[in-house]
Amino acid sequence: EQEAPCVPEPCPSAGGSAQTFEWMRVKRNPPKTGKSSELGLAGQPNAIRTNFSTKQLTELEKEFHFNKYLTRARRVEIAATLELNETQVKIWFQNRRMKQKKREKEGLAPAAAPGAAK
Amino acid sequence: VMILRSRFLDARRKRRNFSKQATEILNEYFYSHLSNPYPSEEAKEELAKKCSITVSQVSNWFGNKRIRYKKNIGKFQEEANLYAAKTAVTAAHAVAAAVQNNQTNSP
DNA sequence: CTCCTATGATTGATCGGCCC
DNA sequence: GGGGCCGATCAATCATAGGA
Repeated sequence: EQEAPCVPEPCPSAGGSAQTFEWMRVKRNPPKTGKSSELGLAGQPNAIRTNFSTKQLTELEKEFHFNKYLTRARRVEIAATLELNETQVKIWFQNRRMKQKKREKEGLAPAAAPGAAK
Repeated sequence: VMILRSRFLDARRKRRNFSKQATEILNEYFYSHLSNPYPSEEAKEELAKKCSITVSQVSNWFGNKRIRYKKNIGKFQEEANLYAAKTAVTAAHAVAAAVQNNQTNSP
């Protein structure tokens, strides 16, 4: 358990305290999910996290219960109905599947339930 | 706006802080791996066991810790030094033991 | 009891890999 | 050459716990 290629650039700092490692500089690109107002030109992406409405989430959840995976056609249909991008719908399903998997794994071995009976 | 907090009734509502020692263990790992604080799945399982929490909680903890740490490195300086010193002692012991071992065999 | 900060969890979206 | 999926992670936010 020992990596080696790390620290491509330790950074200055003479003091002797924490340096700035690469992971601290990681910056994620802003969401390309521009939508409602596709600005004029210069493609200024919205760069904001979309807040799904309760209605949208309800529909997505309902669809998920029906099918864990989407077909292209279904995706287009849902995206249109809920006024979302196909990408957003696709991503939602991916995240939903991961969530499901996580739940299954966790809810399947809480074994140690201190003070179970109370 | 009224498109409200549809998320109400989340599990977040019944959050419990981790025990003092669990946090201690997590911080020790974090600061002793500050150059790359990304525990492997196995490491997470081990930490989870030692802290009596789930692997997901360990993941959440590291995720939050990394983001918050880099967001304001200065704020964690003290904490960083504290744990750095602590692990330094452990490392020193390990080195001392290694030296002892090597003295009797030099390739 | 009232702020205000620390902290665990959730989640839309990104990143790198892999497969087809 | 691209699209979808997976696994991990990010980043912003939520809601609460805890301290002054």
